[in-house]
Amino acid sequence: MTLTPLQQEFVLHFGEMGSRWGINRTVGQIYALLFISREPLNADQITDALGVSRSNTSMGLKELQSWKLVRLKHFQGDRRDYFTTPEDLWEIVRTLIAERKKREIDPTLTKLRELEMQGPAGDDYAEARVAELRELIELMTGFYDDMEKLETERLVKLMTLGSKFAGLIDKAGAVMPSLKPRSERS
Amino acid sequence: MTLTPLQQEFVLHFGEMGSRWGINRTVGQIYALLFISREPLNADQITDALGVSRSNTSMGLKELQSWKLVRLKHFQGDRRDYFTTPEDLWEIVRTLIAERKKREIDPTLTKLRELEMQGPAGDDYAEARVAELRELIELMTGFYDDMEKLETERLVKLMTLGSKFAGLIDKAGAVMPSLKPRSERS
DNA sequence: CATCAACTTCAGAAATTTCTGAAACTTCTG
DNA sequence: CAGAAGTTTCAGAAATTTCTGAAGTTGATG
Repeated sequence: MTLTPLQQEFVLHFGEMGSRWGINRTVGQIYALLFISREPLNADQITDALGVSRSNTSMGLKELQSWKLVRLKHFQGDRRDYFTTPEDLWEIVRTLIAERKKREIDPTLTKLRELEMQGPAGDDYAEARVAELRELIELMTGFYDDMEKLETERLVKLMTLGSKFAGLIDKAGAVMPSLKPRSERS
Repeated sequence: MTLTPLQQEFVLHFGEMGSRWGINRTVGQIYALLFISREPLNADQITDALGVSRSNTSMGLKELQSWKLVRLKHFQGDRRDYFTTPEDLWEIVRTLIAERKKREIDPTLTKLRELEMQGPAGDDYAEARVAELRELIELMTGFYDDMEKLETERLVKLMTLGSKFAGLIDKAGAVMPSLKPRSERS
């Protein structure tokens, strides 16, 4: 299996970006390859197209499955596993955000709550900052949970409108007091 | 300089999370330490508090400066550099998102546009996916640019309201056609 | 202008992550 | 149930990243 120049370049780019995205090169390449392939691919095809070892492909696919970023498919009379990415990009974005939240944010939120539980620690400033950070994360993840629930169509509309609805915001709801900018606090 | 148990645990957690956030342990620890310290700290204080080498601290601070996550401060009659994080958490969030966008998204957007420039590559599906991905990223970064412009107070209001304003969305503006879910296309 | 304090750079050591080939496991087939 | 096909696991090799101590740079001071 030979890749077209477009495919080749796309795959290599995702490989290079991998480290910035918190995945390794092979994982990035596998994902990129599946993303631009119309048909599902099996592990041998991937191994061949990327020029990596079969075991590396296996581990990469395992990692992508743990991220829920690839989908398993089977064909009649063929017992090999075939892999694809979802057609719908929005589904991919949702998965990506959910998984990143789970890995990059949730553990910290848990830790911050733990630290607050431990009670007064003789350092007012540190305690206040921990609380402030926890509140911020809670506000943001709460907002994310709300957005998550919107159907894609509304989400796209919202994004297309951008800040045009900013005027509407002022018309309803109260501000969470502790998160106002310091300068505006009473 | 000895850390309180709260400070210690907070710092170690940020160190551990560092790798998931795309920074190294020391950088995570330095940031955490500055974050919960009321007063600015100099490199020697940081070195001492974290138990790392002076040169490691220097490189970590340099990295944090490249992220624009720390602020330099000087005191009368003391020529050492002191560092702090901004008081305002929202400012930190904005910086973080802007820098992550710059490092994790912009290079890919550039690459996708390049690939499209290169013209027909004899693989319709791959080309379509590249275009679709570019459109999605443009929509999302465009939305981000809009949100970026909102004052913090409105942003907080928006987040607090969550999806409550979803009903308002439908009342204005057209949907960007190519980004509707596949199932809804004409 | 020699010295000192503060900071940075850098080559190599240490640690960590990624990748490979071989072996092991699992499931299907005749 | 023996063998084949497909996949996973894993110990160690290779590559990469992080960290350190020593040397280097900068600029202020007496």
